[in-house]
Amino acid sequence: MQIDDMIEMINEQWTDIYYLLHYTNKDNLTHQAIRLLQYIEKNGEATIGDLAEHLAVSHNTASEHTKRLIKKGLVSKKRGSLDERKVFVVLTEEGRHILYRHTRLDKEKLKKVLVQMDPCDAELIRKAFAILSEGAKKCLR
Amino acid sequence: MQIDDMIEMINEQWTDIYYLLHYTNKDNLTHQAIRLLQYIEKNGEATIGDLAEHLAVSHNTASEHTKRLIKKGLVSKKRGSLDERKVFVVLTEEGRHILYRHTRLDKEKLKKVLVQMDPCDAELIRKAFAILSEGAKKCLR
DNA sequence: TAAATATATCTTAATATACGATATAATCTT
DNA sequence: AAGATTATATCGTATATTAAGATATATTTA
Repeated sequence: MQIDDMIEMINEQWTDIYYLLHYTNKDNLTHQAIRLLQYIEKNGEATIGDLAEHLAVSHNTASEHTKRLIKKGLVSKKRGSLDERKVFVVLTEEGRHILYRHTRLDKEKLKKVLVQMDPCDAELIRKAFAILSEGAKKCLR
Repeated sequence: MQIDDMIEMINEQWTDIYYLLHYTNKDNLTHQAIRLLQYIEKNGEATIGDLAEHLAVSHNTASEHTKRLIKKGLVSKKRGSLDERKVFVVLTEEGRHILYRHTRLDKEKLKKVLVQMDPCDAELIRKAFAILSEGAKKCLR
């Protein structure tokens, strides 16, 4: 199989999997909120400047987004100890929970699929995800 | 490994993979537009009523969304032959292309990852995606 | 001490999203 | 054939989201 054909198939399957297995009753969370929360999750914490840069918006906008998420209880902030000008934005547990509902596969759905398959297939999937995410991190991070 | 732990790991890896490998310079496409285009892609075509139901909005809203996407050239419509009241909305090639940029992994990034890994690892990934998407279809469709 | 940095707030404007009211055309029911 | 139902389209209205310039405050650096 040609690599490009394989990539095309993987991509189609990727979207099929998400389409079928994602959470469907989600709290309303805006697109930029999701992006912001996810950046924080993947990086552990973020300054307003980080967020502005990552979202490709002005610092004012990033600050406003953050303010709204703080109000909703999805993030909190702590002032930097080395440089008190800096504010580090971190996820609350509620924020993490809400983020997962917007970005992850539905646990119950995924479980249903995995328990109904041959255990060595499930193991293959486990391994494949580990390899692919590791590969992605090595190559692109 | 406990199934729930495995699911947690898969989910974390799932989001890591997407975070690292998705297209990053995307044309501006609204959240509802993406959802609408994707519904059409996964189903081949859709009526306004289908779209309204899937998006959980009124038919007026679905019709307006569709109108805007038609204007952008991302979808087109054809009147049903059995029932001419019905309009079937289908993706244009441009629509498909734009949708893929918002929902799929970046081909070049994915390729970079796959060619740098052991070929049997790549084969494992190919197989795993096929199995998982097939499993999802069987269980949840 | 002045300049630079980091963030916060306010104001303004554009865009996204939604739905009720209304209208038209097609199909179904009586 | 007429009336009712179905499917969609358009218009008007409203709210939420998004964005950035102007301005302000606090902290750090030169």
